[in-house]
Amino acid sequence: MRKKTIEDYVELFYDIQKEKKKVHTSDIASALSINPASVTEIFQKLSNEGYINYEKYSGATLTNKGIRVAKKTLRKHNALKEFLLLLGIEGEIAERDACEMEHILHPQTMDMIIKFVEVINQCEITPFWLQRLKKYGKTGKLSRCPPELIKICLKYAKKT
Amino acid sequence: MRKKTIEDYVELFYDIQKEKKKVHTSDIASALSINPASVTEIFQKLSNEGYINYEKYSGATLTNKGIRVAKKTLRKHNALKEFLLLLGIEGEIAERDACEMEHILHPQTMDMIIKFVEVINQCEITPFWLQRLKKYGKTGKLSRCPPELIKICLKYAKKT
DNA sequence: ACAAAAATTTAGGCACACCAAAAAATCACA
DNA sequence: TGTGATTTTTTGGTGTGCCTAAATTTTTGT
Repeated sequence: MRKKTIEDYVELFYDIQKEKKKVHTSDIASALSINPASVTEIFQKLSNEGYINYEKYSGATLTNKGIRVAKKTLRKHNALKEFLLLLGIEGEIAERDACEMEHILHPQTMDMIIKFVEVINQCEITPFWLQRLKKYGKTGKLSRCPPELIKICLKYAKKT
Repeated sequence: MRKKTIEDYVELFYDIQKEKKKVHTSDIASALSINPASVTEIFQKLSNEGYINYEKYSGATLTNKGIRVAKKTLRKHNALKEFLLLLGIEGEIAERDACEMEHILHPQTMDMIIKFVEVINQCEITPFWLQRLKKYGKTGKLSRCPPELIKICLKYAKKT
């Protein structure tokens, strides 16, 4: 398993804090299936770096800095998941891959993927290439692009 | 920096082997800017796990298993880079992110991205959404989808 | 062919992320 | 309210990936 990043922890904190005022080591330990002793160390690190307020034995809460990072990460996560779902990836897998991708992508790439989702969603219909992709994914057969569509695209391409 | 995977090393091996019969610790050390002593340890591990043939002081070559993994990784890498370039990501960044993504994506996601690139490339013109995405990326302004295009997409959607 | 230079490996050490077991603090209920 | 159960932290230990310095092997130039 990949090493967990600060973003991972802070995101999880944010999620747990929605239901509970304070986050306890046991919450994280059970969520990640790791030893509570390890979580204590993580709490100490997150606290040192200013992401959480932590006092021994009494649980922890996100600082403003922590909340900021959590929200930013969540935005990335959601955009990536939406993107993957758009491509026709299964829910569980989209969730998993979004989680992996959110930590590694360059901001410019991230930005472009967000814009990509916006462009596709702003359209009231499923773009034709997406229809073709879905069919290709299911059947393994890749249909041709209809000439009338090509004509229109060419027309708009010239305009630009 | 992220921990290097076996795929990373094997891919690099493959690249170096194109020009040199044998790969030496110094090749990897300079390529990755790490200490030659560390590379010796990596060679031992790769050898133990059957990815390279290695004899002390005389360099190493990929085994068939190693070559298989390298080729598979390279295929993923190229597809991902092509995908990112398609979205309008800059070359250097596309290269970097492809390198990161190739190790983490679920096979189903990888497969869908390869198909995505195929669908877009098979078309002799730039799909309209991609034209819009490029413009959106540059100007920050998101144009609307022209009605005549919507009509055609709807028509083909019904056919399916 | 041999000594100096270069490349490679070994040895020993550090930092880190995890663990299990023991100690300490907190909680829960009789 | 006190004591046993539970949670949390401390302590000490492991494996890994990297490092530097020293030892060893190979290469190179005369």
